Amino acid sequence: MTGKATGRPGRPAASLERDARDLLLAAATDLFAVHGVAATTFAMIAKRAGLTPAMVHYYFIDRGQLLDAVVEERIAPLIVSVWGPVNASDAPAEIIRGVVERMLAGIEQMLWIPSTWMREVLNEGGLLRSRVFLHLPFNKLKLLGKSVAGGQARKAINPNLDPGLIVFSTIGLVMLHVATVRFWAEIFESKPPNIEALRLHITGLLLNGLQPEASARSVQRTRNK
Amino acid sequence: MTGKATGRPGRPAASLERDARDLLLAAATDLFAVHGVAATTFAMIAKRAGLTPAMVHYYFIDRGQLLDAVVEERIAPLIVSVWGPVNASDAPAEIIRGVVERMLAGIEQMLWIPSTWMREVLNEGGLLRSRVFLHLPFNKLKLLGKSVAGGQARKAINPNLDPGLIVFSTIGLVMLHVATVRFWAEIFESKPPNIEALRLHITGLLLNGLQPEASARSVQRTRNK
Amino acid sequence: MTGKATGRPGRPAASLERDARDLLLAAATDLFAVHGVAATTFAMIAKRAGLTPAMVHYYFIDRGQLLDAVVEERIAPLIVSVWGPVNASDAPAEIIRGVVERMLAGIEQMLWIPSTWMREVLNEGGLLRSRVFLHLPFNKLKLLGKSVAGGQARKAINPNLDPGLIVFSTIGLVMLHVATVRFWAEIFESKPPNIEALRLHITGLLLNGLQPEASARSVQRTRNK
Amino acid sequence: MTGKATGRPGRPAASLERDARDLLLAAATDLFAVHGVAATTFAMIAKRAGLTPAMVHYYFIDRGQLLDAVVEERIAPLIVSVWGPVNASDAPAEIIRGVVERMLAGIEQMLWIPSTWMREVLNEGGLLRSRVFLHLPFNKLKLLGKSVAGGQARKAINPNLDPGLIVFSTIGLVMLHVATVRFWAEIFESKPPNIEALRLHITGLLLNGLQPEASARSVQRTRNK
DNA sequence: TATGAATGAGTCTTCATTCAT
DNA sequence: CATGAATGAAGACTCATTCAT
Repeated sequence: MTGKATGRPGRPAASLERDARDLLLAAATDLFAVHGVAATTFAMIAKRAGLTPAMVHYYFIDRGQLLDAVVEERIAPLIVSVWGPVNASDAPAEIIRGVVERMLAGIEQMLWIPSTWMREVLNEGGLLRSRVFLHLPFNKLKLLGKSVAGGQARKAINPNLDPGLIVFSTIGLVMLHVATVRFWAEIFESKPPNIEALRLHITGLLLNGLQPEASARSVQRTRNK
Repeated sequence: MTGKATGRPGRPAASLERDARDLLLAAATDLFAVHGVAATTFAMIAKRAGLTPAMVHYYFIDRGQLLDAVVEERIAPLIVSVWGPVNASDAPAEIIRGVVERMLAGIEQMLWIPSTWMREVLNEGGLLRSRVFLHLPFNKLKLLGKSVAGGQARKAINPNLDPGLIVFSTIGLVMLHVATVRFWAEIFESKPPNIEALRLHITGLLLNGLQPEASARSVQRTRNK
Repeated sequence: MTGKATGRPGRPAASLERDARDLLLAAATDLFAVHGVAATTFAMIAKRAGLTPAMVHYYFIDRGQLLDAVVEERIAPLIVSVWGPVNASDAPAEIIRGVVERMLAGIEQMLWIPSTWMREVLNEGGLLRSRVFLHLPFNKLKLLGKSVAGGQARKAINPNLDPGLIVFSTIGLVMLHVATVRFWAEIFESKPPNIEALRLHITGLLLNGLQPEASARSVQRTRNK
Repeated sequence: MTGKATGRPGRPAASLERDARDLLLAAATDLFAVHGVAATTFAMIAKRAGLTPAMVHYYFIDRGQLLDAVVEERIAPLIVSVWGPVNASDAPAEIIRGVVERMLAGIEQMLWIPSTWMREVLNEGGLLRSRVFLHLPFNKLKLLGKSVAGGQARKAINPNLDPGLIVFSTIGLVMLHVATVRFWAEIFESKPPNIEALRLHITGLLLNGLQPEASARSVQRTRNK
């Protein structure tokens, strides 16, 4: 009832403690997004959190366990929230719409995720790759592939698409666009699109590409938030 | 005649020297792709090239100038080759098809590029970002945006798309998929799609999304290589 | 009446407290024997005792006072028990036999002592040296020297021996052999000699060296324990 | 002919280099003797050698390899010089006299050895133990044991002695007495015995113990140096 | 009585960089 | 042209110690 929340075993959830630990975790993830994991030092994390480098060690022991905490306490829950609602009977377009929408909703709270995902998960040698791998819901990911393949068999879906790659295209486009909105603004010298605009663009692209027809109907859907 | 004259002043372009320099540059880019720029030390580069760390210094003076060389001698030429052929009068689909095709052709020779692009160019704090920025052909990039906007105005193109974002979607999808083919194989436990399959998938997605019709025609095009 | 009154002022000798304190002291001495004083951290001591590092502080304040406690409560009593019974009128052989026997009896209860003695008392820079020095019964030690010198004057004792060094030879041989019995077993791949065998060997060596005669009689003596 | 001596593989024996490396090695061994291996920091070694801590790393990479160098370049050669001349046909007394004499001769040049031997070789948990173990000439060590056992069978040697322990007694007494001569001086407030006096004492003790007879003859032998 | 939080000083180690050769 | 030697600055991590509770 007191809301023990995260439940790190072995440590009481005293409120003072949570503050410092969460502060450090937030500082770490923010810095990971900007500089990458390898280039983020304990000193940088501590400084940003207004604490000492030794505190980072105190709460996370070493870099490996800090990364474990980031993945388990921040990234894994997002993955669950995004892929949990996907069902075997869902149509491909439905899955894609849902995944994109939930990813954007989750990422909106953790803007450091897209950079980090691209840098440390997708890349070979990414320092979170193997850790995130353990939390990937392979069955759900394959569900999307199977769903697309089924559509292709019924001639209802673009046969040029590779069903397996669709998962990467979907997740990747979201991460990519969120990570680069500010870059976008630099290039086009205007203010970046908001989350809703991104959602329309990404979903529009995945469902219809450049094609003008039907697409409007299939994507324009009121968000029932 | 094209004059690859990067012009390091004061250094003769003796063939022996080029060998060592190229060796080092290749070692550096390979390592950047795996570990990222920040985590790649001079010692690692030297070791991979079979030379000494001091040699890296000898040829590139410092890390900044090494990165300059990577961008100017490797990345910038690719950008030119990809965007050079794009004309103001080209249709959006044509631009996209061409860009994707030329990117894949170029990247095939430099497989280290996608990782590095995602890590060090797209991300805030990416160590090549500002350097690559200087070589981006903004006019050409905007051409695609304008072309898409024009199509939308004629109701010939999906109105949900953001014309500015299309550039990022296009480049990004190529980089993303090339960078993650091996990851793909891990997840789906099969051998990764080849370049041509990637081209079909990416172009198919950008031009038609999931839509089955017309797409086949518009994408299936014999590569006149 | 024996008054083990080490007298830590201000602290009641409650039984619960003693338990924790003794536990910590035992953990410390065991670790000192294996790793040496310098390499034994408070954390190691606490862990071995099943307590927290802060407890070590609580009971001993700092490393110096921990070492004081080890010497005063563990080593000094042993010294007293070993050298107390030595009298000015005793013959050299008698002194040696008694010292060896009592040392072995005492050490048998505190197997950590020989290692620690060799490491931290005999060596320059040993962290217990100056503390133990304060508890050495110099008069008694010199008694043995004088006794030997007397024997030499009467041509009753090997003139090559240095009367002063005999003390070191005696104590040292005991510490040395107890400390290395396990090493012995490693080298000769058999089970190590027991305490009684050590006693015979050490006493035999000190009293007769390799010489076969008389030695048997002089050493073989029933232990009247 | 130029005397390449130590022959560290992979490094040329330039004279400047030897100086720094040897300086560091000497500083390290001296400090090991006083503070023990665990308590000797790179900073201490560097300071004593008048160099920087990074230089220690430069020449020895890490602590482990520094210890390897100490054992292989300093301790192992001593072991060879001490035990090399021992033959299967030698009488026990002859072996002991030779070993003691050669040990003292070798140690005289490297006064840091006895402390370090007692601390880091004989003690369980000693940081050189396993490294030195690899260089122990087990056959030669056993030769002494066998030789003593043979003498005992012929009733020519004190039956109370354990043939295996004799090796430890011999090596140990030398190390012990050299390591503690200064302690001796503190206690007896006189100047410590010289090497020759130590030789006489140790050999005398091992061969005859306290016994006055025959011993004189057997030990008094002119050193044919 | 007991302990978790917190930290400054210090450890080993790495690295980019300089320099003499 | 090439490199081994050398180093200052910084990295992760450890630890004894303090303190509030």
